Amino acid sequence: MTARSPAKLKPRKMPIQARSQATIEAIFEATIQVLLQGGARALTTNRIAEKAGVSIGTLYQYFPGKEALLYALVGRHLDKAGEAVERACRVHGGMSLADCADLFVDAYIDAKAGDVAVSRALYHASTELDMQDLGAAMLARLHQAVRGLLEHAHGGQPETLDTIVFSWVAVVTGGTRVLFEQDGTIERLPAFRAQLKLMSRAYLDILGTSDMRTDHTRNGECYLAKT
Amino acid sequence: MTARSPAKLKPRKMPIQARSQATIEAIFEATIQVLLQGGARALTTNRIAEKAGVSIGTLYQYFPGKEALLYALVGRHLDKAGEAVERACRVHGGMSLADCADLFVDAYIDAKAGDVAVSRALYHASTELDMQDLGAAMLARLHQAVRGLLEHAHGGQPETLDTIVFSWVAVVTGGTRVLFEQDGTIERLPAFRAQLKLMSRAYLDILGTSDMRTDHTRNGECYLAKT
Amino acid sequence: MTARSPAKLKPRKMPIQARSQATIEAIFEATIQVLLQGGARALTTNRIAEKAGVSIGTLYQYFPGKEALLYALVGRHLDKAGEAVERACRVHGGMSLADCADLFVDAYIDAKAGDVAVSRALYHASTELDMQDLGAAMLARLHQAVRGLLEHAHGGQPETLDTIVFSWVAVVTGGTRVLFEQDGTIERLPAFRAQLKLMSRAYLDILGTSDMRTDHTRNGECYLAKT
Amino acid sequence: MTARSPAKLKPRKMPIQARSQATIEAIFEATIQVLLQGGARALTTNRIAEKAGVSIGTLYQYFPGKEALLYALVGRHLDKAGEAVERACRVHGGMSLADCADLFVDAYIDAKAGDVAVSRALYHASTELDMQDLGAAMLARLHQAVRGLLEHAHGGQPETLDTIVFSWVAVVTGGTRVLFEQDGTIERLPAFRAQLKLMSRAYLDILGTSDMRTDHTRNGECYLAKT
DNA sequence: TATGAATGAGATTTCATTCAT
DNA sequence: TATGAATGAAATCTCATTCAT
Repeated sequence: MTARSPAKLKPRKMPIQARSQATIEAIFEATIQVLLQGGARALTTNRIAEKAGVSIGTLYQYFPGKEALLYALVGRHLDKAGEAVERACRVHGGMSLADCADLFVDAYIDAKAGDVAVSRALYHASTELDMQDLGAAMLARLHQAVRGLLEHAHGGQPETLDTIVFSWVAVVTGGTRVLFEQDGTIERLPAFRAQLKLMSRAYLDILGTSDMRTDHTRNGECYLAKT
Repeated sequence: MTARSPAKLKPRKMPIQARSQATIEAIFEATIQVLLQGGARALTTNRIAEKAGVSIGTLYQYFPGKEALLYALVGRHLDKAGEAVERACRVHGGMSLADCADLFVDAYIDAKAGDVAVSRALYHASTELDMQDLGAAMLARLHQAVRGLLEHAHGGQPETLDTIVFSWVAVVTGGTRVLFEQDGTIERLPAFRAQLKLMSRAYLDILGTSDMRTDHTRNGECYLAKT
Repeated sequence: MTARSPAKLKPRKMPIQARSQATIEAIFEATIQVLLQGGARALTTNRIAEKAGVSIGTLYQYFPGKEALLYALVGRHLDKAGEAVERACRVHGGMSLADCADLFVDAYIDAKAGDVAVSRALYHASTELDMQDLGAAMLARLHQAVRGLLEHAHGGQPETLDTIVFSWVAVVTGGTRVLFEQDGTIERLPAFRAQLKLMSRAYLDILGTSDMRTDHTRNGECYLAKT
Repeated sequence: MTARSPAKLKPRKMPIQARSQATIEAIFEATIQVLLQGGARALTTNRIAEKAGVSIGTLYQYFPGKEALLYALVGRHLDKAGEAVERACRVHGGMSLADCADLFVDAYIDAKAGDVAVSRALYHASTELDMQDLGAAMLARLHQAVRGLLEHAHGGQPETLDTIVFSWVAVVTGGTRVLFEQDGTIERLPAFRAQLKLMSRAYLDILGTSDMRTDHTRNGECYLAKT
């Protein structure tokens, strides 16, 4: 996690004894449980401590407040997802754009889908707080990873490439989020995943076949000749 | 507002008199102001009433509670956006798929971009409450509008079409949301808009050229031959 | 009260209805009662509210916190005492120094002795908080009053006079405080008052008979010829 | 330490080993540091232990509680000051009253002024707790010392002498305290010291020249003929 | 209808102290 | 003896909501 945490959000103490590690783990787990069962409204430090089987005081030994706890938890989850995507993106031999498309879409959705329920719960919790920076860090991370992925597959200008990567990442992450956030749409995930790949391939393809060296937009207006 | 509101969330009275209308308007406006200035944390009913220049008692004359107030406000905003998109989508003569793509992307982003700050503020506020149904209603509405848009432009199976529409809508709304939610990414909106159109056209195009009568996915697995 | 209060110490709301005044009065009264019965340790906002017969929420409508409440209460008491002393000191016709001595000592002790118990309670409570400025304001006020009292009775240099006034005020207020703070010494007050007058007269006298135009100290060392 | 300590306030064990002594010393020192840095509000046992470089458990090995720790620390400081004054007062050959006055004032202020900051810090800390008895003990001690000082210098009735001594001690200690407690008045200490001597001499002198065998007050009313 | 004083459940957080290791 | 993780009672403070005027 590269984002710098304001003082209020930094964990309080580095556990020395092994017991501490278990306690922190229990608190994290309990937080997720509470979130899953009662939603963001039910997420109180007392409930977390109770569910974790520790006293409220113990919770505050490790985190200066609820926000810090959530910050750490969300950060950890995002880190995991970010790492997974990065790992996947590093294995880029001579891949076609279509393969790149599939690779990123699969890597991202798999990272999120690992535990759909937890992802959903954390999505909701994180908007409660000011976790802009975590989201921004994640976005930046994905951007780098995807940039590395595409750099080898085409030869566009850096600036253009950035716009493409940014847009693609936004679309993949944002689109996936819609599915996770709505009740009852998660069953559409397989179909959505396929369509997302299709869309990504089509997008990258069209960028690749046309001259990538030229920007397809002028003043933010698209002028690519319609097929 | 198409979403059914639970009893607790319905406005308390149908204001007919102009004075009432003005009061409600003031309350809505104040809510947005408070949200913009202090964020979701500062959004208290007392503060809203104060900023609106009415007493807390008056506020409760018009809304049974805080949630109802927010529900109504967010609903109104979504309604406006939904209507705008619907209106745009109704004007579909013999449009090409590419034109459809541009049409929807522009309609949606324009609807949101009308007041970026307010949209952002309400995004945040809405996650505080349980407004799943508002989001779902919006999604359904957009789905219908986009479905109507595409039905004329191609002749696929209804089921396949639904998947396409769902995915496209998710990607456009979700992707746009990423821009709105992050600090400092809104300046990328013009470029993003162009890329989103490009992507949408490419997506719809590839679906149109291949046989839309067959589903490109089987068991959620994409099998479209890679170009 | 001339001292500027930091934001955290300012009362929260100016009561509009008459009911409010009564509530505030009740809270002040309850604060004193709790202080008298349980000491500074027992002084909690909940206890105060309970004793005042109002809810804890009501207390916080008027004061942003315990400190602010105490600040206001102590300020009010000091104000009363300060005013009493000022009033007394204004009546200075052609008084002798001895009369001046008696006047100030009596005025100050009378102001404090009005309600010994309350004074003691507030002395203790005020050290809990950071009320330096209230004490400083009181001291400054007394200084002015006493300065006015003595200016007419002698003709020393302003600077010398300030030192004298400062020392005398310190001795009278500090000495009195010792009596009030200790358990079981309050019965000595009459005798102490007499001695304090004696001492004050002797002090002012000796300053008056010697040349007030010269400073009796040099480098902080006293060089007044011993009688 | 002459004051009797309630069971709860007695140090837990008599440390004989040098290591223990060092630990206790470190705890005392840390307490003062914390007090100086963060004030009474920041004075927590955990912080003290941390600053002292020992574990919280160790702190509780040596003191049964926070109060006991402070009690011991304040007691030690008062003891030092008391001893210093006593020592000074014992050296009374055939001293004049004026010399006595100077002696006590200097002895007391010097004892306090040794470390102004520490004195101030402990002043504040001591009001947090119930340390009436320490203050009373100190007062009694000073009373004895000053009584011994004055007994040789005049031949008044014991009862009258007690009143004089009590008043003088109150005035010297209380007056000095005013300077120490207020921010920014400590620079006036040299001038104040001189004035306090002046006042003390004048006071003792006037008592000495008039018939000390008679009480100058009757029913608490002063009737000493004004010079 | 409008007002705003009052409510109080409940959330956050602290910190003196204990006790298993 | 030393350690430090754990405790939990208790304090502070908020804010949605009610209701007498």
